[in-house]
Amino acid sequence: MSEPAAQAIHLETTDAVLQRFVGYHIKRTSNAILSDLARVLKPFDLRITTYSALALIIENPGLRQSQLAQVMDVERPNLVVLVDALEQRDLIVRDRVASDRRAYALRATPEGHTVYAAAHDAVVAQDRRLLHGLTDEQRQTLIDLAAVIRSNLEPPKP
Amino acid sequence: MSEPAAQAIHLETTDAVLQRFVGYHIKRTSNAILSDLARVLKPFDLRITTYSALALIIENPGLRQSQLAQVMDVERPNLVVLVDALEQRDLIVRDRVASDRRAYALRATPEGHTVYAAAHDAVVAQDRRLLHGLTDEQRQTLIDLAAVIRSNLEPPKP
DNA sequence: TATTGTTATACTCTATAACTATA
DNA sequence: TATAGTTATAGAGTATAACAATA
Repeated sequence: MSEPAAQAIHLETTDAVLQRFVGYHIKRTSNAILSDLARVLKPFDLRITTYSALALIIENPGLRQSQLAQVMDVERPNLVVLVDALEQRDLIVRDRVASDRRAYALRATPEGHTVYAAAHDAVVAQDRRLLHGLTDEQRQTLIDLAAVIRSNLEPPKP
Repeated sequence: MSEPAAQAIHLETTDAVLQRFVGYHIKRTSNAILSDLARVLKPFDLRITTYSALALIIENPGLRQSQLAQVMDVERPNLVVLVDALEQRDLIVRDRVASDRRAYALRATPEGHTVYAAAHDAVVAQDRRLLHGLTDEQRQTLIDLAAVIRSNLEPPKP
């Protein structure tokens, strides 16, 4: 018996507690966008992180791993496996830097450019889709309000 | 030598690629809020998930684990350890339900109410802090715009 | 037969320490 | 001595299968 009675709890209103906080709405929206984006990238055999890395390498040819890690805000050890994945699929190459033989310059292969172009189109389409019904001004308002929140949270480092 | 030259890459503008997408801003904001919230809850020895569970149990006394899992959108096996943590700290109890001896009714202890009251105040303060400089109308606008995005992403289930 | 809570398990993400080769 | 990349590892968070008790 899947009778929901016995305990008179209405699930639609159960989380009214958490709904009072702005962060709850932001988190839910972030999760929704991220899981949808993962779905969009799946046909290209890319995850969000590998897509991001590929995008940053293509837009910044010769980028080094440490720089990529810094921009993506991931630890260097975790970036290694991420770059490995892109290299093993021949989407990027690690070029030795002549002036500093410790470092690698990351560059996309022709195949990498091809895959990225197609994936990028899909991501742009997703961006348009999730903004459906919103004006350019509303889009900018959303980004601005989000930036205000982030700046309000910046100080408390120590 | 920590000379940043050799590769002329400006990190402030390196991620301009990803900044074009609204999801990037939402995700960064969500991460900022969540990590700050974790910091706010640390003094109470609560994590975000345990705080959420405690809040939902207090606002819905007698809630069952399966219902709590549904509302929190976590799998039942993962909720068990979460409820374990709250029970071991004597913040909640698992009461057997007379009408269905398979289920547990979750209730907060006096200690649970005390801890929650203090943690809740801190979370409310954080909510106010992150909204600093925004009007009530701007707060509502942000929530509404986020809701539009989520509704735009709902259909693609099949 | 189905459901509640549970155990065991596995897979991803993330974070830290320590190594190597170069500087 | 310090840095770039790497390895190994450990800790969260999350997901599925299968079990015991109960419906």
